[in-house]
Amino acid sequence: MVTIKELAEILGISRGTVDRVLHNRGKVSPEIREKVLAKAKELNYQPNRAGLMLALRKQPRRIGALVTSVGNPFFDPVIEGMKMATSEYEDIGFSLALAEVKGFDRSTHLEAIKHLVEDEKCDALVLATIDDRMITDYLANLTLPVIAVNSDISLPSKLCYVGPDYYAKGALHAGLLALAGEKKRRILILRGSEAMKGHGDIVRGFTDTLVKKGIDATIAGEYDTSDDNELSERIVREKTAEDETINTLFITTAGVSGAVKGAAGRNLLIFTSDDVPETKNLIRSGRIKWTICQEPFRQGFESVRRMQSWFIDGIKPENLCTQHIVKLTENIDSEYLSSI
Amino acid sequence: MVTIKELAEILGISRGTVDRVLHNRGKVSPEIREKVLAKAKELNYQPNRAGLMLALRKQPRRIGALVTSVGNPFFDPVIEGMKMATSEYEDIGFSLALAEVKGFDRSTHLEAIKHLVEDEKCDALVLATIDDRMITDYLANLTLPVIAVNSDISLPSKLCYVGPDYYAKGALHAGLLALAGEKKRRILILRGSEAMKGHGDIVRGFTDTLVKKGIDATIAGEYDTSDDNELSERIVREKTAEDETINTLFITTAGVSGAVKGAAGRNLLIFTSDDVPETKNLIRSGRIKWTICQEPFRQGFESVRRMQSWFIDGIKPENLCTQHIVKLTENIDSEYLSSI
DNA sequence: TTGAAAGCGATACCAG
DNA sequence: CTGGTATCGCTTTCAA
Repeated sequence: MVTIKELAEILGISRGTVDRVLHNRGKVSPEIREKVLAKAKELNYQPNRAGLMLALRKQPRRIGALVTSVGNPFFDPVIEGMKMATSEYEDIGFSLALAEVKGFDRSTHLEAIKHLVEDEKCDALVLATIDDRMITDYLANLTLPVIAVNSDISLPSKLCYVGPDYYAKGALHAGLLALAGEKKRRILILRGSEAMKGHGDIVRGFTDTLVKKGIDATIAGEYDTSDDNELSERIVREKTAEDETINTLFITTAGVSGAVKGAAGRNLLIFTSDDVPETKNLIRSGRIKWTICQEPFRQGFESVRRMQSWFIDGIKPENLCTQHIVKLTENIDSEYLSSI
Repeated sequence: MVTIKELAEILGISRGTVDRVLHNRGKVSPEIREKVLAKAKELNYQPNRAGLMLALRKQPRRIGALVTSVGNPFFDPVIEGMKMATSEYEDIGFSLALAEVKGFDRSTHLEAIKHLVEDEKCDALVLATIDDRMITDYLANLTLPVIAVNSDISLPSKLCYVGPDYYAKGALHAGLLALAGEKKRRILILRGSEAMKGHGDIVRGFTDTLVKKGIDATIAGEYDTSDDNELSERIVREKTAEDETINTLFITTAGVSGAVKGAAGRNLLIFTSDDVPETKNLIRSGRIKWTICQEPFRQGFESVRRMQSWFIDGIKPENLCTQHIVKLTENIDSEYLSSI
C-alpha cells in the first residue's frame, strides 16, 4: 500500500532516485540503493497498477499472434479471445497484429512469424505454431518475449504455455469409453498431422490408458486425414468394409462430417474432439456420443492477457493448462464464449 | 481514443464541464450538454481505464460477500476466487468483507447480510444466499448493488447472476447415465435442502431428461440428507436393504463419504456433484464413476470482478453461466484453481 | 549521481 | 452554471 512518493519522503530522497533503484536503471550510489531496497521490502512496496498503466501508454506495444485458423474454425473463438483481451487494454497502448495461416508447413509458419517481427514491428509474440527447430532457432535469436498457445514449443526462453495437456485429453477419452460399457472394442482412429505434437499425444494418452485400465480394445488403424472431409470419408468407408469387427470410431481432427458420412449404415460408437460447428449438429442428434473441448476462447484471452501483464508488471506468467470439457447432447449448446 | 481533455479543447470549454455532462452530475446548460454529447459520440469517446482507476482510489469501496461455507468445503475455492479478484484491485481502494455462515436458515442469512451493510458499511453485496422473500424484500429496500452468486435470487434490481444452471447440470447427469449403458436402472437420490432452489432443479433436470431420453429407469426414493454423513449412511444402508433392485446411487449434496460407506458391499453405480476433497479419493479409486463440477473458483472471481467493473466503468454486467465440468478418474486431479 | 518537474486521464472541489 | 486547479502513482526528461 506504500507508494514511491511515500518511500521517497520517508527516506528523504527524491522519487526519481527511488524509481531508479526499483527498476535498476541509471546509476545510484550503493548506500542509497541498499537503503531504498531495505525500506521497500520492509514496507512491502507494490507498484500501483493504475499509475503504472497511465505512465505506460507513452510506449505503445504491439503483440503479434500466429494462428493456424485458415480452414479451421476451431480457432475462431481463440481469435475472439485474443481480440477481447486486446480491447481491454488498447487504451493504454496495446494493439494486436494477427497472422492467420493454413496447416502446419514450417516455412509458412516461419514466414508469418518474420512478417510479424519485421513488417508489423511487434514487441512480443503469441504463437500457435509447430515445435520445429527451424522455428525455435529463429525465435531463440530474437529478444522478443514469446508465449506458446494451443500447442507448446521447445523454446527455453518462452514465458509460458497456454493450452491443453493433450495426453490427458486422450486419457479422458479412454475413461469415457470405459464408462460406455464393457463391450469388446475394435477402434479406428482418425488423427491430425504429426507435425503438431499434440495430435500424437492425444492418441498416446488414449491407447496408454486403454491398456492401463485393462480395457478389451484393439486399434484397427490410425490415419492422418489432413483435415480433409473427402479423405476421411474414404478411409472410414474402406476400413470398415475391410474389417467388419470395427465398432468404434475416434476422430481427433477436422474432417468430422466426412468421416461420419463414411460410417453411414454402420453401427459405430463415434466420439471426437472439440465442438466446431461441423460437430455440433452431430452431437445434438446423438450420432456422435461425446466430444471433449478445450476452452478455446480462454486460450486466446489468457495468452494475450499474460503477455500484457508481462509488460505491465513484469511478472513472468505461469503455464495455464486449460480444462477438458466433456460435451454430450445435453450440454453441447451451452456457451463456449464465457464473457471473460 | 479521444480524451476528456481533448474534447474540452476542441469544444473550447473546460474539462470539468465535459465531465459533468458525461456523468450526468451537476447542472449544465442544455446547449453545451448537446454539443458535448454530440462531439463525444462523433469522436467515439471511451473513458480511459487507467485514468479512471487512478481517480477512483479517492473513494474506497467495500464489497460484502456472503457464502454458506461453514462445514462446506465446496466454497473454499469460491472464497479463493473472491480474494484473488479483490487483490487485483485493492490498490485502487477495493476491499472485501466476508461473511461465512452454515446452512440455509433465512434468519441467519438475513442477519449476516445486515451485518455486512450496517457494521461493515459495505457499498455492494455479492451473495450466495437463499431465494426467500424475507431476504429479497430487505435487499429491495437497499440502494446497494447486488450480485447473486452460486444460487440465484428473485431480486429485480440485482445486477446479474454468476453460477451454474442447475437444471442443465441434472440433465447432463442423465446424459452420462444413458452413456453408461442400457441396463435397467433403479435409482436412489440423496439431495440437499429444499431451501436452496438449485438442489431441486438438479433433480428435476435429471428426472425430466431420463424421461425425455426414454431411459429405462425408476426412482427408488429422494432424500434430503442435510449434508450429514451419518444420516446419509443410514439412509443408503436402509433403503438398499429394503429394495434389493436399487443399482444406482445419485448423490447431489455433501455427506458423500457416509453415503458411499452405506453402500459398502453392494454393487451400485455411484455418481455425484462437485469435487470436494471428500469425493476426490473415491473418484480416483473408481468407486464413484463421475462427478460434475461447476467452476467454483471462477464463480468467486467473476462475481467480485463484475462488481468492481460496475464501479469502475458503470457497465451493467451480464449473467455468467459457469460450465459443467465432467470429472472421471482420468481428470479428477487436474487443477480447479485456474490462475484466473 | 541526484533532484525537480512535467505529463498521462479522470475526478473533486473551490471560486467565481 | 462554469472554469481552474490539485490530486492520484508512476515514468521520463531536463537541470544541477
